[in-house]
Amino acid sequence: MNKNVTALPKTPVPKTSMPNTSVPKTARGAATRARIVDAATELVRARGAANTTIDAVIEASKASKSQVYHYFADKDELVLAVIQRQAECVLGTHEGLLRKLNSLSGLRRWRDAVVALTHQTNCAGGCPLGSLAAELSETPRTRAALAESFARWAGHFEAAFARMQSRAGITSAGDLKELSEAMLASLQGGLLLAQTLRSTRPLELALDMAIDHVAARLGL
Amino acid sequence: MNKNVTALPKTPVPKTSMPNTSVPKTARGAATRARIVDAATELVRARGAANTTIDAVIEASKASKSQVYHYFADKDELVLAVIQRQAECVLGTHEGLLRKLNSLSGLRRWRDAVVALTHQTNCAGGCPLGSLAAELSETPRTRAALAESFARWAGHFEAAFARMQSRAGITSAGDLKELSEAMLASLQGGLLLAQTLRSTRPLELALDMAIDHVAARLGL
DNA sequence: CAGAAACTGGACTATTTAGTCCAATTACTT
DNA sequence: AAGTAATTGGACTAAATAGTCCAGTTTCTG
Repeated sequence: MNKNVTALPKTPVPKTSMPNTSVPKTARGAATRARIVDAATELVRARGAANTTIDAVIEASKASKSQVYHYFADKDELVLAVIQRQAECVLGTHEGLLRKLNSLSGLRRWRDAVVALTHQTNCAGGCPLGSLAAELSETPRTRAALAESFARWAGHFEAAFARMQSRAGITSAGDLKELSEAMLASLQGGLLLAQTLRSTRPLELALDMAIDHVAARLGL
Repeated sequence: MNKNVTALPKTPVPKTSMPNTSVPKTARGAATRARIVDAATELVRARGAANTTIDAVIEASKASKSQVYHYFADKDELVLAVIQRQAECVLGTHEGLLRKLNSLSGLRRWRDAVVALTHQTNCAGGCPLGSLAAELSETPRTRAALAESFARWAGHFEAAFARMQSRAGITSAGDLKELSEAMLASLQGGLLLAQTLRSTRPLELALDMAIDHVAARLGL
């Protein structure tokens, strides 16, 4: 996609200066753009980015081709918007679950919620962000967006661990950032295995292991 | 792919009875088939299954279209062969590393080897099997093949843990199968984060956590 | 209200892609 | 060596796909 090999471009302006992409300037335009991104996000979640065609997005969003290319320079830009949309959604959910968390039992309730959510979908789909990461981590721009999302996700864990720590009156145990990365890795690995093995067990085992690890490092 | 909607098929024989796929019957044919699978495996590893075209496989393997369709009914069958080939490769490597492992320090050396291997490739690509799992776990046949591969991988861990246990003279501690699934989840999650964040740190943290967990459960 | 700007519909193009087909070649069997 | 089976080359097709283009419509702004 986007293979423009034409010689002698009129003006070799850097990509950032004059994108042929429009930011919506009216409420109607914003709604159209949102409809497109929402439809694309759902399709990408179900079939992956490479297997999602612009035509399918058009059909699902009831938009027209010119609308898609009015708001997005090319498919890559749409995919980037999908990543951001999906990150918003996943991080929103987890931030909601983690926001008030300040104890080991709260962490265990979070674990139960994640397992229940996974069970509800028969372990299908895995983590929407994790799947995107596996597919799009070799492309610089998408990789960067996903890396930032994972970092923010880890930040939510870190904040929760800090609350657990201060509530228990502990000054400083292990490195909280390291703990949060290990937790996120367990979650991602557990979800991937759950998806492939169609069982929540690996997810449960991975999360329980990570929780034990957090408890030990935090001295709880 | 493979959307045959023609009415009135000559004989509605079940797929398993008369595949239009040939098993190579000569050494030359076997070599051709192997060349095709090898080339396809490399391309799929680098770009994913959906982004690998038959034409690219043909070019890389120096085969012709009729050769590909002589040995594989369609692209899906080729992808299935790629999964098996990749599983062979990954499991072969890890079985080699795990075969004689019978101590905690051996497990730590395995960890160091995995981290070093990941570092060597700048964390690019992630786990070849994990990436395939993320992409192909929603398709029954490919999911089954990947699930079986993961199960065998976990089996190698389990066997190593059993050797560690018996060598230390411990009768029975935790469920070794559970330990091996947690270890595999840590490995997969760690590799995914390493790939996206372009750092071996999450991998190191996830594996160290899992090793501590194994040591604790095995009473070592 | 009038002109400008934003937005929309959808036909059209150029490529790419999976898959078919058959004639030609090479290997195996007796 | 002849005949049969396996293998190979590559042209061809039909469908899918990303992206272009422009004329028409709606919304905004002075």
